[in-house]
Amino acid sequence: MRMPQNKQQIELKSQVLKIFMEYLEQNELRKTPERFAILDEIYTGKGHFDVEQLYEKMKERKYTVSRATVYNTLDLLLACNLVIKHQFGASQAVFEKAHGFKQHDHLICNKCNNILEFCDPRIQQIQNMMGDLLKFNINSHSLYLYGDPECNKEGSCKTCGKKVK
Amino acid sequence: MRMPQNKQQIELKSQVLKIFMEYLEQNELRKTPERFAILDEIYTGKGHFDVEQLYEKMKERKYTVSRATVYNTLDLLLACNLVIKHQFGASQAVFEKAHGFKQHDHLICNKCNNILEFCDPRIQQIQNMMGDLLKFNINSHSLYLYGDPECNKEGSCKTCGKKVK
DNA sequence: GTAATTGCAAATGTTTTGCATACTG
DNA sequence: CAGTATGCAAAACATTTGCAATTAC
Repeated sequence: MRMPQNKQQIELKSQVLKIFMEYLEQNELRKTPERFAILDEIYTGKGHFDVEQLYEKMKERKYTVSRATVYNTLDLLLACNLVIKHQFGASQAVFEKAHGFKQHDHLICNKCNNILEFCDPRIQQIQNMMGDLLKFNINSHSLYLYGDPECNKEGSCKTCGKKVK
Repeated sequence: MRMPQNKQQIELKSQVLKIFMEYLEQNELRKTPERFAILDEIYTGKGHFDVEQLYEKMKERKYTVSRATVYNTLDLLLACNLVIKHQFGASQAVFEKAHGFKQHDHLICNKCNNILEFCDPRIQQIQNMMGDLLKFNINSHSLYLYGDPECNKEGSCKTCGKKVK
């Protein structure tokens, strides 16, 4: 069951498609249906996802792809900045779409691993200053805040609804 | 070949030993020689290390420990805040000692994976503000900057000395 | 003595790789 | 058609787990 697409989503998808096409052409890579199906699936969904979730979603589509192709395509999309890769915990990587959304960082709930997003211009300032100071051209950063949600008196978590000890 | 220990290092080691002892006692855990040997090795070395490096260093000591014990002990040292765990890239975790050193964040060289440290009070401010705003008690953060070293005209990297394309 | 800890090896889970087949350009 | 991309399975890798032997308390 596919969600009906609104104008904005169609517009966004055509933009990212163009970017991906240009990237593939410039690098003399093939325009395979699997690659486009994966890109479309990513920009159809919302929020963060891991490789397994993406693989499962692809199964529900006409193009069932192998895990290897998912990894391969994600590498390409990383290279042309259409997705961002996160390594929140130890285990598997988490991805999110990167085009058409403003830069943001993440707060991860210690209780339920829920991910909240926030923006703060000071991070850019720190990045610029440290680049100057340490003589580096900083081209990316990752900032994760970890914490426990403030709880109401009944002892359940406001954010994730789970009981907190 | 063990480095001669100076006063400060002896002082630091006795502090962390005390903290670890107390932690073990309070949690009714055993004081095994392996655990103390690992703690000592960590606070003898400097900089960042991964599990494999620590495992190899232990081999050179009187206590050759199994990898399982290294992982187990690192978990304990994490729990009592004597080491910090980093997940810079995708693969294996990187650790560093945490007691007696001021809070800092990390800049990772894209060319050679060398790690530089820096401090900036604004990170604490961001942490406090976002905690308030999103109703979370933030208890930790990780900020990693990634970048390429500015290079001299000969094309070698100032920081890591490696040739840069 | 008894339960926790160790070491080893096997298991796990994620990501990568090799190779035969399929398909893009 | 030539060579790249795919799919599958096996390999690689860090980390975790199960279990018998050992050891702290």
